[in-house]
Amino acid sequence: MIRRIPQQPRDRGIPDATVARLPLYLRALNGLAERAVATVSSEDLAVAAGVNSAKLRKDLSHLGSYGTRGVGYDVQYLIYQISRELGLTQDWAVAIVGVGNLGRALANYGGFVSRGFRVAGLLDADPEVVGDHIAGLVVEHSDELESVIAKRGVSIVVIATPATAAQAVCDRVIASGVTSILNFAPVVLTVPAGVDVRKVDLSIELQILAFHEQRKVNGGPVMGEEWAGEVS
Amino acid sequence: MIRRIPQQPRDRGIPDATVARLPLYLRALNGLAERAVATVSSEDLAVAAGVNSAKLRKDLSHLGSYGTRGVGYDVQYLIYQISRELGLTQDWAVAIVGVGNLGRALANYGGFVSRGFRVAGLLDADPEVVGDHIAGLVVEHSDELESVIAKRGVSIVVIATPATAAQAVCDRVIASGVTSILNFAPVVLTVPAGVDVRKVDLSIELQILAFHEQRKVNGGPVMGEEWAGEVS
DNA sequence: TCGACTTTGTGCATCACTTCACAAAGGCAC
DNA sequence: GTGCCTTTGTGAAGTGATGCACAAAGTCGA
Ligand SMILES: NC(=O)c1ccc[n+]([C@@H]2O[C@H](COP(=O)([O-])OP(=O)(O)OC[C@H]3O[C@@H](n4cnc5c(N)ncnc54)[C@H](O)[C@@H]3O)[C@@H](O)[C@H]2O)c1
Ligand SMILES: NC(=O)c1ccc[n+]([C@@H]2O[C@H](COP(=O)([O-])OP(=O)(O)OC[C@H]3O[C@@H](n4cnc5c(N)ncnc54)[C@H](O)[C@@H]3O)[C@@H](O)[C@H]2O)c1
Repeated sequence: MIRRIPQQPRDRGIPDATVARLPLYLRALNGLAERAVATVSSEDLAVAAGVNSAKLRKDLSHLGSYGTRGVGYDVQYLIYQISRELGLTQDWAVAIVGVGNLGRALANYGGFVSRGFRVAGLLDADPEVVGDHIAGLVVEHSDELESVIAKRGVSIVVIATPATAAQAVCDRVIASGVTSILNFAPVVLTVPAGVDVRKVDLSIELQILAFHEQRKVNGGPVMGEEWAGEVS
Repeated sequence: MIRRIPQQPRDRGIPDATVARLPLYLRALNGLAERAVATVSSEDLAVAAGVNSAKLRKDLSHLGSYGTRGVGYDVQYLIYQISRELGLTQDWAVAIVGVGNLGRALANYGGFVSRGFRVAGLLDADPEVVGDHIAGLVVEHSDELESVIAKRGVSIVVIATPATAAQAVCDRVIASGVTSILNFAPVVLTVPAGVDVRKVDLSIELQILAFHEQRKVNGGPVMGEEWAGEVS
């Protein structure tokens, strides 16, 4: 008989692909709740979220059996369950490092707060920027990074500095105990195991669009052009 | 003596997952090129791009056979091939609709131009905003959307309006013949077949981070009620 | 109470992507 | 040339996600 060593609390193993869609369902459900809809079928919710209904049902089945056959899902109850699963029933303190064009836009973004994310700190290296009042906060100097993270219980950090500064900021943030990072700088961050980094890269999205656009227009990459560079 | 000329990729079916990584490789290659590196092995390039080397080789093999066994890949040549495949050897006119916090940040973003994307129009519905000078452009009224798209050959549109306006803008844009849209509004856009929509949603990224963060802290959602930790 | 009807939850086949592992290709030293 | 060494390109196996199709579960009207 093989005895399995009881590891961590047995991961309920929600697939990453499912986790990535839960916020989408949540958004659709909130839309329904605003319109005072009490229950919704997987078919309708799937349409609202832009996915296949079988996929939606399988996704939800990973959380538990929260539907009623013949009826559908209770909107409020499902909102609660998904929120709980995503950890949105608690408050997350977020710090934004790099208060330039993008950092300011993020700081002013209302979609943050509405989901349990509280901007608890804005940090920048530029003395010109430090002291600015943005969205009710005062920009602090990035020298204070460690103390801001520690004092305000920051657990998620958004990096919006130039690419050149991103890895250094990342290292300091991790040294301060943060293990969740959202990176907007166009650079691959190197982090130790156990740290989650998600990246948002506008440039990559545009390039993917360009790839498909090119194929629509002329069926593929520009043909017939010879390589003009040196190949040795 | 027959000289083997690298073929044009005849396989029209480059996997989406591969396409999504090509910009990553391109960025890594540009970094190498700046440091005057002439050739690079799949192993080194994979590290720079943050992927597995076998995956990188398979990805590149979809474009053609551009490496040299025993040596690696010529950096400049590979930059050219990937650029061509992504359609970056041509110039793409981009319009940004919705010049608020985010739209301004995008308009000022240098990473646009450096990859063959030219901001050809800024549009907003707010008369207060129309006429502003941003990044060398004048904000035009969104009534001009159709004519701006037609006159300036816009083929990619970035939507940065509030969620409530996004679908309406989307519809008009598509009616004008645009088939590539990058959407920042937190809403599922409904589009006809043949139109590509990519979305960037900060809120979703944060929620995914929160999910994982929650599991690190206490092993799962708060109030772990159904603890059916069945051990076989 | 019962039967018709609706909708969930899921087994299963399939598809897409990843990773391994290695033969073949090519450079290079002599 | 010849043989050694490095690295590519790719079959094949592995892993995970997707979507179909349907039995089971539950509602609701009569
Ligand atoms: N603006 C966009 O639309 C956009 C889009 C995609 C990606 N990005 C990326 O996001 C990042 C920020 O873009 P941006 O347009 O806001 O640039 P920006 O130059 O306007 O702002 C960068 C800010 O970071 C600060 N900074 C520099 N080094 C720092 C450090 N070590 N610690 C703390 N702060 C530091 C600077 O003082 C500046 O205020 C860049 O990496 C950019 O490539 C921007
Ligand atoms: N700011 C962020 O960091 C951020 C992050 C993620 C997502 N978003 C989303 O991006 C969008 C824009 O965010 P923002 O912070 O810039 O909002 P914002 O309110 O600052 O800007 C929106 C702009 O769109 C304009 N607009 C409204 N209706 C329009 C129409 N029909 N046609 C053209 N323009 C119109 C408004 O006049 C305004 O200038 C929102 O949907 C928001 O949810 C923003």
